[in-house]
Amino acid sequence: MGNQKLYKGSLQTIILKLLSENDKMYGYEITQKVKALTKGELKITEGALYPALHKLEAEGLLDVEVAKVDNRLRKYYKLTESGSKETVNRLAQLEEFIQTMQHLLNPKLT
Amino acid sequence: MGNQKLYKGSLQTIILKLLSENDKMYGYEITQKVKALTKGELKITEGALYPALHKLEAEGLLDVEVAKVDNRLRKYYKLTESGSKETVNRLAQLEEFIQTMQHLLNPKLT
DNA sequence: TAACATACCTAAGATTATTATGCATAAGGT
DNA sequence: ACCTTATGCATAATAATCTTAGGTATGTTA
Repeated sequence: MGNQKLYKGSLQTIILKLLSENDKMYGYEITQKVKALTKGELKITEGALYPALHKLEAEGLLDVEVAKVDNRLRKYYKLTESGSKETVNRLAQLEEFIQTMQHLLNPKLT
Repeated sequence: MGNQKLYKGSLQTIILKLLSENDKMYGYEITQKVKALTKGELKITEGALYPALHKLEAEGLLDVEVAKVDNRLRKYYKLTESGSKETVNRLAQLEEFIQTMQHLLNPKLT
């Protein structure tokens, strides 16, 4: 923790990446998945997540499908075709960014 | 290059890192150094840089020293003692963040 | 003399997150 | 019965951080 602010800008990419691996997911599931995958390092807040999902949907990168499970509402999101393409771009950019940062932190390597 | 928005939140750490290696630097020099080190990948805008420097100074992490070179003003910044300590923390957080992101992107490795 | 490089700065706007709420159902403990 | 925790959605006010677009000024180069 303490590095929470560093991931500013990468939330959308994280969402897209997860959806590229899981076909469909709902919001709450995404928060839990990220927490599990990062062993609690990264906690996505709902105030960030839901607006992000809505934005991705508005941009046509995600489709929504509402379901009712155990009498509780769930909104399943999945990648659209253009969402899949964009995911490739975003992931490439993120990898490139990480490379760039490592280059800055450790100029010797690389 | 498209990933410009990803580095949101890491500018201060980049500045601190550079100053930990160069004793003292001035603003313009920092922008050029980052551009060179990242081969043009990362371009720090002045609108982001100067406020960041002022903030780090206000937090007591940097000291300023004004100089005149070729009849032009230069403000040299250097790490204070607490700045050096904080640099260690920030760098550790950034490395941890990068690790976390790579873990998300590539769960197999690690 | 015009353009570009050097060198500083700030203000308006955009983006993206945190924090604090709110609503609602289910499950588990006391 | 009651309270807390978990599940599941959402938004609004605030904060942090950046981009864009300006401004000032000197030195160098075509």
